[in-house]
Amino acid sequence: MTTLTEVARHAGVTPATVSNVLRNRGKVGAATRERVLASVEALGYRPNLTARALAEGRGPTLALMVSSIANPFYPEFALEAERAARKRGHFLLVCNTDDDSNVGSAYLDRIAGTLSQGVLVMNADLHFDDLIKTQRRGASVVLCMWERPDDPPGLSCIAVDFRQAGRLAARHLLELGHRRIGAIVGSAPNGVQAIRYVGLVDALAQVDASLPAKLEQETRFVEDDVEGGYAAAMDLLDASPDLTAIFVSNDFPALGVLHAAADRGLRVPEDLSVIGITDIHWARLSRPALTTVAVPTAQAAEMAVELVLELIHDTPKEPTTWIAGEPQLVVRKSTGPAPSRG
Amino acid sequence: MTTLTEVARHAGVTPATVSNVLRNRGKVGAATRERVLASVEALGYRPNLTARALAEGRGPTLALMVSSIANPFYPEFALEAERAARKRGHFLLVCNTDDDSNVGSAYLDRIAGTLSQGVLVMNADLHFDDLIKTQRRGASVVLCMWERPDDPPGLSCIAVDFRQAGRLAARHLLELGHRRIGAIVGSAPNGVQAIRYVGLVDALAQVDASLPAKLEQETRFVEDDVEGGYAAAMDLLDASPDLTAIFVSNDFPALGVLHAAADRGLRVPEDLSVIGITDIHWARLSRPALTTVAVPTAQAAEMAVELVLELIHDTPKEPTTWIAGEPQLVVRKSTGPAPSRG
DNA sequence: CTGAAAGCGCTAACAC
DNA sequence: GTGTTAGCGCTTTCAG
Repeated sequence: MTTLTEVARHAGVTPATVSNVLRNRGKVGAATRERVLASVEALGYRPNLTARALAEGRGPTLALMVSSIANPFYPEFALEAERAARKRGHFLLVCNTDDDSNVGSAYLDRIAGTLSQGVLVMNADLHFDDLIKTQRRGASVVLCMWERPDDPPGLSCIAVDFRQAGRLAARHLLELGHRRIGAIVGSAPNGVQAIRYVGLVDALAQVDASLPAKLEQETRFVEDDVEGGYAAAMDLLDASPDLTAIFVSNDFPALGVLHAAADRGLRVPEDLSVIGITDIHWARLSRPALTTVAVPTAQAAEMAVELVLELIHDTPKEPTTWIAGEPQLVVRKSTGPAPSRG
Repeated sequence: MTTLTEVARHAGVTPATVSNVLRNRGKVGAATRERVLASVEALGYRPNLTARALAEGRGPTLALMVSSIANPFYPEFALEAERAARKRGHFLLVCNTDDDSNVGSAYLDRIAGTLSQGVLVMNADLHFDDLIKTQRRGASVVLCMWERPDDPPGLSCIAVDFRQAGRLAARHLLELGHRRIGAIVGSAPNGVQAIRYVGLVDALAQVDASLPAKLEQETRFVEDDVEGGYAAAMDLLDASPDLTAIFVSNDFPALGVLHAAADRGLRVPEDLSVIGITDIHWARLSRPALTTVAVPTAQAAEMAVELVLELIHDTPKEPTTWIAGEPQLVVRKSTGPAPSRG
């Protein structure tokens, strides 16, 4: 491996000058500059990023903490995050916590502050304490998809207004004439996705103050996956066969609801409308294609990278919250007018 | 940040001793050992991985090159690769090439040999030359899913017998009585997935020597995604409405075929059987659930990590090929007996 | 068994 | 403008 020093020797200058040429730092004479560049070329020199990181006190990698990169929403985010990082000369380390906070903890313990100066947090199964501790070690951390812009956490974050997403989904259903609406939420009643449900309640109350109370019987809090949505829909449809629409707080369980409807012989959207939130790639590929509320994933990823880099540059005393763009309704084929009941 | 030296001072020993304790190197007296550990604990010391990497001459990160981590097969592989790496004290850098060989090239140029001593290659849009060059720079590279165990490339790789996968898929169709079989291949005729098609031809020829010739008219080479499969199926079904089964070289396009069948009013599997290869997570979630030939993804990922680590340890003159386990038929709901035509 | 010393490859003051 | 000099934090001979 060729080193900076070798290039310097080859060009007849000192390492410092080569470094200056490469970083466009300091002022270097055009002549020496050319000479150095020629040597770099001739020797096929490439800077050693590890050495540079050590000297600069911070490396070029960002850590992305997810519960499992195979969880289908994360790759879409990771792709954008990696691109954003790359555009800024950084690299992305993918850290699966395997839904185990100990693994997450250990990860932070090992890499934060040395290998990665910046940590992007996507999943919830990390203890807040660990993140705070991580910050004290000198790393910057940003929560990538905080669901409540109005209620910032104690950490820097990119916030997306999921309450509004819930409202948009609900209004769409309401405008189609649905009043018998069930809800499936992909988290615990006090979990992350609960705020989307609050959005639903908002919209319902606006139309008819009595609706939210009824809704409670027709809500299920479940695992945030296809199977969870399937089971909840079956259950809901058993309990309330007259539902004409199901609001689902996330696209995966919504896909499960589509399956449940099919297995029950219910036509979507003629007999039952289904709406999700997020607009994952697969939403457009389901049968029928899923109507959903798109969330600005790519933008959030880019903002997260930008914010964490800024925080690394200089860490403010107070956590920073950046708010990503508004959710957008995406009408596809899984929602339609409420059937008129004989 | 606490450093090794600080720990040493605190414990009243030299940095070397602390290092020895931490790495379980050399022999350290039980007493000093205790003292050092106590100091590590007291100061909350964590080794600086960057410094260690520089001193050791190789870092703890492995690079995973993919065209796009959002391409749904990769995350499943990446998850396993990350786990395997983590188990061995390493970290995984995800590098998207964005289907652009220049991006891939630049990636290798920047990180290989310094940030990452090991490179796992999943995608094909990297020039072989670049990989060879990468090796000369001191990095180890392994191709993660080479499709032809019998025909090793010029690089170390994990091979999976995709020809056999093709055979298994074909035999399943044949055993169900299908003779009018169409094929959809998710790559160019001379592309990566072509060998799966060869497996199909093998099996067909074994049953009836005249079958392969007919098959040629009923084969489409397309983009390796849902849309590609959809369009090809539509085309195929137009050209040969009497097909009773479609062999698809990959699960994504197979999912598209399912959609095409639905849009044509064809019942699967009553009217048309569909089989894929790979067994991605979504295969079990389609309607009907996709019959497919499972490929040992997790095993290949683990082997790839192990091999690359071994190659880093000491690089043999000749490339190494490790062969992963056999593909396995997974029968679900998209295949059934060939309909008897009136 | 423990200490001293050199060095990994690069950057960043500060001189010249 | 360019060279000199110290490190960054750790590992690793080699002495003692």
